[in-house]
Amino acid sequence: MQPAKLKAPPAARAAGGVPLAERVYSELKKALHTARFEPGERIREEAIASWLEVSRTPVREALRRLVSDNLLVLSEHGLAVPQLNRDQIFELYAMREVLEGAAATLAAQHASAAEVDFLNQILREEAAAKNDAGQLLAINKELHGCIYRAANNRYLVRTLQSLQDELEQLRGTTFSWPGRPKEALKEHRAIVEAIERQDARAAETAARLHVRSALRLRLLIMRQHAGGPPARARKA
Amino acid sequence: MQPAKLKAPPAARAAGGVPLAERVYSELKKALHTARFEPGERIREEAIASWLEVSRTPVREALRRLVSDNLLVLSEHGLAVPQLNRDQIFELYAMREVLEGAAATLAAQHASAAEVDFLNQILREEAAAKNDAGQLLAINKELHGCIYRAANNRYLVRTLQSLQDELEQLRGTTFSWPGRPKEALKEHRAIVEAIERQDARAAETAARLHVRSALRLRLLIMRQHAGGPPARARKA
DNA sequence: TTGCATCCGCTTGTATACAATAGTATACGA
DNA sequence: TCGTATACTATTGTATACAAGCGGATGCAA
Repeated sequence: MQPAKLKAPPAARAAGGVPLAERVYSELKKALHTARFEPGERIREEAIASWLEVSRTPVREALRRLVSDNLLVLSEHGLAVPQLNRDQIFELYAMREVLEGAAATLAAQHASAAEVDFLNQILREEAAAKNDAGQLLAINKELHGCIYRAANNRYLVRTLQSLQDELEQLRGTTFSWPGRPKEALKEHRAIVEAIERQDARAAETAARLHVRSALRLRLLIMRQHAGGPPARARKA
Repeated sequence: MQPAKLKAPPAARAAGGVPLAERVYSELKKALHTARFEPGERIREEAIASWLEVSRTPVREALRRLVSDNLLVLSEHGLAVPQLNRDQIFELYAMREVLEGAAATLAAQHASAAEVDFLNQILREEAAAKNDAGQLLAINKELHGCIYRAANNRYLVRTLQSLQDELEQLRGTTFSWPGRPKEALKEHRAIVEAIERQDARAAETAARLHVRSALRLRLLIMRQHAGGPPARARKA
């Protein structure tokens, strides 16, 4: 390629301004995390295309992107909705533990006063939400997102967001478990407090514990759902 | 969508068995990390298509994937080759420090005797390679890949690999810097030794130090290349 | 000469047509 | 009845045709 650094050609958009492929991507992501598809279900381009009333082209694009995100998998025959096995869930949470810990550490080092204020504001909202699982879910997302951003590392944010997306495919929210909202609030407070004190070590520990307790509950819920035997021991 | 869990439809492949989009993706990735494109250069679909003698369709697919990987960016007008600024490089290395540390920790906990043997084998090869930058680069990749895999966490592997890919876009290899190969070997040995002793804490520390010294050298090289002023201080 | 309006072309977004492949069903023979 | 071969079908991969938008160029007027 010659270094053809031409001025700046435009980019065509669909009528609404946003490309169809983008819309398809969002729709599919939403459908995926509201469990509109069965785990293991095969995904056919044409089916999606006729569902959303677009051609296969933008659908293909969206599907490929979802594969990149690991929200779809390339199985032996075509695309499919992934079903996370126990090992994957352990690995996912292990990764989250590492990254949430790192985010908390960095946030403790970098967070501005305004960011700390905002975190405390979110905590108050969380306390007010009591046991409304839907609201708590949104608040939780907001809180964690805020910590990620305070860490000032776009790669960290990106990766955590993507882990979150993958985790969201698991059925059932932990917030509807009796006692969990109260426990989570306590853990959140510990993290924010450590960030406020700029105590990086404490922030990391608190964040890691928070992820661990989420995993513990997740496994409990899974055992209930499946009615199977208790989780087998970790390799470590 | 109905749970249409049909048997198993096929998947059409290009003549060679591998889809063109895949080939285009590899070619572009290779071109990108051999600096065939200028940082900031705009990428036009048609240009790539005629270069590789395929239609725009597989090219589009490859380009979108590269955007997902952050190896291309969606600039104001169309796609472009990203130019990492100093902040991004700090963030990239900060992230690597976290993840290499985690990988070393987990490897110290999980690595089998065979894996440790293999790591030592690679170290011997590295020692034998002396100052051959190309060979050292390959061996280095092998060593780190082996540690990642020993950590037994596919998400960790995936993320580290992707960071590596982004880092590879930076011009110049640190191994051609006088004294670096010897230093790197020493650092590698410290990591592997700690993994062998199953000393997770020491492994993490050694891995973090290794990344930090790579960053230090990277900044030095950048300063030389650009002839600019010394790196400005970090926010932290 | 300079400012503005209009037109043209480049590039991307989307739809569709066509090719290729692998599973599946059907038919035929033993 | 069972096995095998052949034709069919479903689905994805690829190419191409068409639409639309923005930048820059061109031309005209002041």
